[in-house]
Amino acid sequence: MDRRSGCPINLSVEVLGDRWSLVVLRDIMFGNFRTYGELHGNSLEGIATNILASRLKRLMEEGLVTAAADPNHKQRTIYNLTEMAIALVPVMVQLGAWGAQFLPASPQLSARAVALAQGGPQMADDFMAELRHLHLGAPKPGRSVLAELEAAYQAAAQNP
Amino acid sequence: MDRRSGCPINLSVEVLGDRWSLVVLRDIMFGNFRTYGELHGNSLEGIATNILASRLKRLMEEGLVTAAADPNHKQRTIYNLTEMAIALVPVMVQLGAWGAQFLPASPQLSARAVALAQGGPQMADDFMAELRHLHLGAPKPGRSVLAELEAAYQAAAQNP
DNA sequence: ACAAACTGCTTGTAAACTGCAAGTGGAATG
DNA sequence: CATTCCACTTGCAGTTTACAAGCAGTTTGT
Repeated sequence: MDRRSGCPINLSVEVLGDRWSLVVLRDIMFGNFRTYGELHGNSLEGIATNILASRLKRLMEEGLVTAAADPNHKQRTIYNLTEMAIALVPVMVQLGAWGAQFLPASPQLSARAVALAQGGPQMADDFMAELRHLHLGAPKPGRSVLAELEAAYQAAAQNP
Repeated sequence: MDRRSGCPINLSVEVLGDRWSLVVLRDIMFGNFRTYGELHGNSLEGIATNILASRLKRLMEEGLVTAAADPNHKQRTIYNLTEMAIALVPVMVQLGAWGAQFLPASPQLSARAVALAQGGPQMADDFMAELRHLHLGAPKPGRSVLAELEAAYQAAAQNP
């Protein structure tokens, strides 16, 4: 695990800079997909099974994701985000806002990104608190940003 | 140029998600390296010549960079950032802050990232205005964030 | 005028990564 | 007790990356 340089941006690129890592994290974060099957079955981009497996393994090695056993289903593994991954929320917000503004993003799929960008730092903080509840067992916060984002997406899907 | 999906985060990953694109943009942005030779000669990570050439070509195709002739040197090409690339400053700020916090970044090289994160949105805006001056011919702003970042780096290099 | 160095690449080759289809072995379901 | 579910693994072809070397036009030094 020797790195090319100690520059923070380079290190971030070394961890996240490939065609799938951020997409998988996005699905866990915003889609709340927590198992291999959910991630594969709901993948908008059609991730291949071997890529998903290798990416989950690498994300665990890098400390972004942990695996937990499902008490109701011995075969199923539940993937949880770590604090390190939850701290990527601001990166996701900026990346989503940039893509929505400069790339040919679909209006419906942009609704979440736009809502999150307009919500400002407060909304990002509240979302991180919600993720800490869902993934790290922290107390349930009053606000559900996930529900708000889903509502924004549904509203955009209604009005074309 | 058919995309995997219309999700803004996915589109951003398709454009920026590889091992070098963001690193090259970082060097143009924060190092103010403007030619092939400067980018190759000052590369902290030792980018290979063919990779640099192919990345610059791709960044031009994606609309992040434009090439201009150097009036003093017929052979030399000066690369300029577009507004689309300058709009990546907030992404860079968040990515740098994340890397500095969670990855084994060198304190000296983190100084710029930390200073930029602490400067908040105002500092990012001022930096974008400076980049518009350097790359797009906009009027020169009063504040030089580039100089402030260099000072922060020098200060960190002095006090180990 | 002419050689040396500079500038921005291209080419060759090997290794690594990606994408697709198929298969595997155990667990739950009916 | 056969079928489906689940989380992968394997094989293989194609693409991308890494490293080293080379190359043609430009500028610099004497």
